[in-house]
Parts: sequence; structure tokens; C-alpha cells
Amino acid sequence: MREGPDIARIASLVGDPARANMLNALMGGTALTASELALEAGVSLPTASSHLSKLMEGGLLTLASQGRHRYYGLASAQVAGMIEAIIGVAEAVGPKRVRPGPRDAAMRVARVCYDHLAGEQAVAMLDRLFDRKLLLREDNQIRLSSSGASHFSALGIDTQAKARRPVCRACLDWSVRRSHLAGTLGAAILDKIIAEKWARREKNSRAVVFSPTGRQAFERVFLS
Amino acid sequence: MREGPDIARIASLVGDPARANMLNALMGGTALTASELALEAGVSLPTASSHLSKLMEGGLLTLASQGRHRYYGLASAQVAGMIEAIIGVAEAVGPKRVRPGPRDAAMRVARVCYDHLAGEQAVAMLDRLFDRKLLLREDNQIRLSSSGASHFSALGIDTQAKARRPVCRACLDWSVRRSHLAGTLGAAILDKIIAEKWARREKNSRAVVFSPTGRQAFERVFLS
DNA sequence: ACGACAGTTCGATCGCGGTCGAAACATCGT
DNA sequence: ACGATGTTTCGACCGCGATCGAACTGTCGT
Repeated sequence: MREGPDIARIASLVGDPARANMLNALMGGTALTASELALEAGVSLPTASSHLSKLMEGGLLTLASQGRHRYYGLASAQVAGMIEAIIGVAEAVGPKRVRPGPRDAAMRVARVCYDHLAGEQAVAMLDRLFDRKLLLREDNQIRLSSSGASHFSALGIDTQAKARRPVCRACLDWSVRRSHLAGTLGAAILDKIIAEKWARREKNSRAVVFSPTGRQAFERVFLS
Repeated sequence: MREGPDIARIASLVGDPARANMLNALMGGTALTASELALEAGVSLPTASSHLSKLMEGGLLTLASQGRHRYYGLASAQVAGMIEAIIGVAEAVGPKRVRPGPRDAAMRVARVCYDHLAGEQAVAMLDRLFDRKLLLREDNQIRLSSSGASHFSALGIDTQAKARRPVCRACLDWSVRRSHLAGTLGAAILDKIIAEKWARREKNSRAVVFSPTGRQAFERVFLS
């Protein structure tokens, strides 16, 4: 009975249905208020508040106070990655996959993962960015090439941002089981997709649905 | 309150201290009996048995009955990956990192991850295998090159095995945050390291410690 | 066939943690 | 300054599930 890092503590935080629903909702990447999360989890406000403080204490969440609103968000991409890993196991193990409903199908095509795009579209995009040498593999890292830097600035995407987060990161896709693009660049691309109205976020879901013309535009810019 | 895959169910299975200890012990890759796991978790036999059936029902474990012994093991590398992801978060979040004890240091250098080698040594090895073009990156997959195939057969490692598992897989290292080699090849290499007595498994730990001569041999064969 | 060992099932106990209503607290609009 | 809205704290309730001892089932030795 060795004592490693307190894995049971972390897992039990995710192990409560109410908290799991909250975390799942936050996987959308947008920070939410306590009331929104209470609704999402299907519990009363006091209950939600209690759960949220536990998640905070556990280090899974960050808090941004804005006036009388308190926005909760996932603490890190690492936490998001852990949750995707758990989702992956639940998917694989669950006997629920009788028929993948339309919503699940949409999720497989394109969805939000924390703050960037995931799903088949995202995986295809990363492949093409490598093919076009806009991104380069190094070790298991991803680096922006000089041509990539100019290419993205031409699209109005700033790649100079000097946040702590890396510009490019690989993130494993639970549906496709291959990597897609995370990091500030991945986040910026998702921002552009939404800003240009090429796609919209499905209500109450992580799914991202492209409009017909939006898909064409996206494919022209990122999949050509 | 959407209903995705039952993530809370999976997480709560890992969320109990006794079960977490069991799973942690099984991360060593060797299947263990119910009594061994009871000892490992610090609970009585009936309690352990109850936990084990829950883990079985949850699909996290496999069972191999051999006479009056029943060997429990992790169900899949995916489950192992999920647990490593949780460990990663617990490590990052835990305020316990006062001083990394010697055991933790050993774990960082080399340890067992399910059935293959992880840690700094394993990450270095994968880098060198790429440099020597014995393995090739494709997409985010890893492929064995023809020279690699002959190289490994010369070492007495069969790379033709046609199991369902891929020969090569990348597995993310929680200590180094880079990938190491999993898959049947990764497992075979670990087998060889142990069989040649280059290193031994630390008692009651996932740590792998190389002997002086063993380390030289390992470096000559895999890190040269 | 018998006893020893490995493991599971049963039954009862008990405490931790999730739950909500009411009240307290904080911050905004006006 | 006041009421309205968003959020946390308090207190009490309640149930699920973790736990273990005892009994039961199954398998191996001899």
C-alpha cells in the first residue's frame, strides 16, 4: 500500500455525477457561472456551490471573479486531457453504444476540446498543416515553421503571443484516436472559425456544426 | 445536463482509495491475485473481492482463472493510459512535492507502464530509435522500418506477432511529458531488459533499476 | 476422502458525503 | 441608500457504499 500522488482524491472529484456534468460542460472551454453549472448538473445552487469549492480545492478549476459573477473554468489543458482520457474509457467500456445518435455523429466530426477544435475535421486539418510544412514535427513537439508564421499572420492570427502556453501542442482525440492541434494556435483557429461564422457551437453540447458555405471556406483555408 | 458516456461511473471506480491502490499496483503490468491486491490496498479479503467485482463490472479489469488462483489485470492499455493521465494531474496539483524522495527519483529514471518501459530512459530510447531510422513517424502513429524489423529480429525480438495490439504505439510520459514506446514492441523490449537481467523490478513499486553493467548493455544496444 | 488454502457471498454496522431550505453575504442598478 | 440578483455558508437530513466477520463454494495437495 504505497502512497503515490493522491489519485483517488482526484478521481473521486470526477466521480460524482453532478461534478462530472459540470466538468463535462466546462470541456466546452467557455467559463461558466455557478448558476449555469448548477443548471447543467441538475442540482440546486447551494449544492453546486459546494461542489465547485471542492473542485477548486482539488485544483481542477480556476476562478475569475467579474463583479457579482464568478466564472469557473478548467484549470489547465492537462485537466482537460485527463477528462478526455476518462471519456475515452467510458466510451470504450459503455454498453450504451447501441447506435451512435446524430448528436454523437456530429461530435465525431467536429467538437470543442477545452479551447480548440477536435474531431475528424481537426485531425484532418493537422495532417494538412504538416503536409504543407506550415507546422513541423520535432521530437514529439510541434513547431511553427517560418512559412507557417507568415501564413497565419496573413489570416489575422497572431502567433507571437508570449503566454506561458506553447503555441502548438498535440492533443489526443478520443474519437479518432489520433492527434489534433491544441495550444494558442489551436485556440486561435477555433476563434476564427466561430468569428467568421463558418460554424456555430451546438446548444448545450460540445459539438461544432459547420454551415455549407462555412465548410467550404474552412476547407479552402485549412484543408486545401 | 446532457448524458454522455458515463464518465462519473468510471471515475468513481478509481475514486475509492482501496480501488485506486489496486489499480496503481496493477500498473506494474503483472496480473495479481485477489489476496495480493487486498494486501496492496490494505483491506480485508472480502472487501477486496467486492471491489474487484465492481472493477470487473466496470470493464477496467480482466480476469484469468488458473486453478484456485484468479489473476486480475488491467483490461487494456487505454485504461492504463487513463490512470497515467489521472496520476499526471494528481502530481501537478498535489502539494506533496516537498522533496522527491529517492524512490520517486528512480521512478522518473525508469519504471514500468502497464507492460512497457517508461521514464527518462524510455523517452531517450524512443528518440534514438527515431534517429537511427529504426522507427518512423507517420501521422501521429509510429511505424517499424524494414531496417528496424531486421534489427529487432537480430536481437531476438519478434515483430511479426499479429495480435490486435499495434506493434508500436506512443504513450505519454507523466514525468517527462514526452512520449515513450508502447505496443507489442515496447513490451518485448521490456521483456528483454528483464530477461537479460540488465535491470530488475523494484519490490512493490513500478520502479525499474538498472545494474551498472546492465545499464551499459542497454545503452550499447538501444541508446548508441 | 479429507483438510488446507483461495476466493466469494451474505448480513449487519456505520460513517462520510451529497442534498436542499433558509439565512447570510456581496455586488450591481438606480 | 435601497432592493434585486448572484453566490456562499449553515444546519439538518438521509442514503449509499465501504467495511468486516462468519459462513459458503471451489480447487489443490496427499
